[in-house]
Amino acid sequence: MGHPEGYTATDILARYKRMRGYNVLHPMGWDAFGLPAEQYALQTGTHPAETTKKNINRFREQLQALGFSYDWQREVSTTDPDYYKWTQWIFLKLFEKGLAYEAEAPVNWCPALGTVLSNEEVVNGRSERGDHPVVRKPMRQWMLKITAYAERLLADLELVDWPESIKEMQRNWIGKSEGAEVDFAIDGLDATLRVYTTRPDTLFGATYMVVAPEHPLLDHLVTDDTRHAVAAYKTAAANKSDLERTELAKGKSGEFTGSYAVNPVNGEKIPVWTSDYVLVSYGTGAIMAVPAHDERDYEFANTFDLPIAEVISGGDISKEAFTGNGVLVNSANTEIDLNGMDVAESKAAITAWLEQKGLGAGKVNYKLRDWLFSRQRYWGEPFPILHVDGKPVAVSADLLPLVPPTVDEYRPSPEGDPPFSRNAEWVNTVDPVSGKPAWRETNTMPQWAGSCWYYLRYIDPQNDQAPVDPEKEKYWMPVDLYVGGAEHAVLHLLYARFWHKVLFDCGVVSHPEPFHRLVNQGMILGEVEITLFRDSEGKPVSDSEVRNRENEFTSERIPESEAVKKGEGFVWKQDENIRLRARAHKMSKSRGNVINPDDVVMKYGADSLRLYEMFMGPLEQVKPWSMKGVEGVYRFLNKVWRLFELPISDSACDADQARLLHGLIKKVTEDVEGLRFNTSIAAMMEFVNAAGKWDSLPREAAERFVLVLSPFAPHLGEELWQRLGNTETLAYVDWPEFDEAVLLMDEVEILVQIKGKPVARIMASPKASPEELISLAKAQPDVAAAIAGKRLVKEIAVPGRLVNLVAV
RNA sequence: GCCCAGGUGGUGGAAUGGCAGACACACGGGACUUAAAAUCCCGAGCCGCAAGGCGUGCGGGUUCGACUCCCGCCCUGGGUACCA
Repeated sequence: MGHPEGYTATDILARYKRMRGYNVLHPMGWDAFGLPAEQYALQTGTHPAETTKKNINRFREQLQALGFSYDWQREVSTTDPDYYKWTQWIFLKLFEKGLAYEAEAPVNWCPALGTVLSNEEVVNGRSERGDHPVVRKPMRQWMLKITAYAERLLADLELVDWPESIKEMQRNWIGKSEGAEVDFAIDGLDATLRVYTTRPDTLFGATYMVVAPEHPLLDHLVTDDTRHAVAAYKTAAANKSDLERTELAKGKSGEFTGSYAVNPVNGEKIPVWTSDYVLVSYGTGAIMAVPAHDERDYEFANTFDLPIAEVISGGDISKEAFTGNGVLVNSANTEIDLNGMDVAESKAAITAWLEQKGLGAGKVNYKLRDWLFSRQRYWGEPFPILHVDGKPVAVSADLLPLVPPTVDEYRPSPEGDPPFSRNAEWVNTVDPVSGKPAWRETNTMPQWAGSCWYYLRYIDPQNDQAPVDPEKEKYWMPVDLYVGGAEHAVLHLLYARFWHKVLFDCGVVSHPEPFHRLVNQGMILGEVEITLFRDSEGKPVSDSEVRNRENEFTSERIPESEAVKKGEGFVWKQDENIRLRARAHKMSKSRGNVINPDDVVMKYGADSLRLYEMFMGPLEQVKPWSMKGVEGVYRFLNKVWRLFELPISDSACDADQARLLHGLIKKVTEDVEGLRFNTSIAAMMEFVNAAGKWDSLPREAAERFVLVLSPFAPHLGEELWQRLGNTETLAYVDWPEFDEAVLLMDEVEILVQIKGKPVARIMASPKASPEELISLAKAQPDVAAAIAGKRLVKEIAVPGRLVNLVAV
């Protein structure tokens, strides 16, 4: 169980909104397909459904112990056949619309483990678990055509109230770029090489071409002289992992194909190379290289001694590629002259010319790739697909759900086929429509599938006629507030938006975007650790010496008492020349800094955990855990309890008490609306500190305080509510109102500054006009003395706040 | 490299452009106690005996007034990575 920070935040808001009379849909569900249960099944032979059920029960208990007010009647699990029936139904919609297709795609196959691994499970070409070699093996996969929705996924970000950072990450992921495709003829071959470029303006500066090692034309480009070397290069590139092709590749590699392309603007013959710095999956898989104005091409040209031709002035191409804006040079033929134009002008001019000549056209590209949507695993949704005569055919929707077959083992077959293939009786069947022999799809859907639409099912979890009733959907959607971790910023949120848009096009949902407001809770780190480093001889060394070479040193965690603050950081008490490292780290089992919420609940109670998680700081921020901080809020709750040991009086609040009470209600109301839970807790603490000094507690103050506290600490809230003589839960009692009039003071302190420096304080009505304040201020003896004999250049007064006299 | 977020006491953090450090933790002092725990009271940004000075990563700017707005940098964290 992770930290219940987001759950607590939404629970507080849900409880608050309920008290304000809203219908609140606050559900919980389980995204329970996937690895943990499958791993356990592999090891023990236990059916994953059994493990899943157990895990869900344990998790539900943990959540219930924290007092979250979920509507458990709406609980869903992605692994429940009544749920995944509709996941499969949505897949059929995608299939019908041509958005789901089969393709050969390379996957990470680990022969030793007999399974396919995700990219995250592969480290340096070896399996994270067991350190076995991993190879890239093409396999038949299901793909979803998310690229067809790229433009809408980009444009509709304007419709939602999300943090700008998340929107920006999605924009980058979609990666729209505008440029042109240009056709180059190949000298001596009846073939053209099409390239994509965002810089058609630099066409006159193209001095060579590069095709990706996987480019289909490559085999036609090689000559007898180059065939051998190019084949070797292709093999080497194919065996490189993604990581090796990018991060680890310091320099450029490549091979000359033996062919030449003809630059359509000047008829120049330029060599065609192949290199893995060009990706087959982006654009056309081929580029025109303009080393003078592209950093990658520049590096490649220098490595292989290829010519560099300047076509934009403004840089020094003998030193580096110039990628900025400038004036075009050396860019004219008999029909078109770009010289003298800037980059933007020349782009438009050359693109128009290419289009007119039929040599190319403007083109928009996206980095976004189609979504690899199948896994070779057991514990996932079966695809409702039959293969008949070599073609995929949809299983009729009224035969859903299609449940996973029983198998003797939960691992792939010895041939490497997915686990479902172990049950031949299930796989081999007959197409009920044509009566022809058919075999069932044996891949399963990835874990994303079920989590792409769960928010819709919460609205109508029992419906067996549709994923969601249209009327109910209209009433509840879109989701008003989604609190989640930033780790979902791109993939989950993009996939869910994609499915939602498909459902929108099918008329299943009424709004183009699923989640109106999104807030990312910040991660909670472990406690701050202070680390002392020592070199190989055991001599202590400063943190700054260690930077980026951690593995050459040993580190030890030392207690806070051995550290002293000096300058920016901490130094070691025993030798103040040794700088220490003070940092909080991500909670992880291997680091041993995991704080288990269960333990905190056991020791301090659920309300303390809830309150502390909210008191730590702003919801969105990354925050380090502190057990001392938990004790602090625990003390506060005890103080609240003791406050209610005061006699409860039936007399009304006096003016000061009322002002305090209404101030609290105002502060908490506004802060909860703005999700500023930390400052609302601080306000409650101030109230309790002040009220603790009273002789008795007026009933109206006692009751309203409990109501305001209750969304944060529901257990204590209900208990105190009962002790005040109430017999019903406070969950649906009206949230207390505040009265601005009560907050008004007859007189407030006004600061008087002279040239911005505080000089005196005067008392005045908060409504006093600037003129009144200024004359009052000038009459104050200290002020009068300070400005005596000086000329007042400017007089500023802010009612209720301050007076600033600028005297020279 | 690029994109995003952030840098305020010993610590977590608070401050519609208007007295920086609310609230809490840790710390020091005191009360209660045989003692401890719990609780309560008091103190405290830094330098300085004091007067006073200096303080929101650094350098500029706008303003009567800047943690807050603008420009340029530095550092930390997260994401991404040869996308032509």
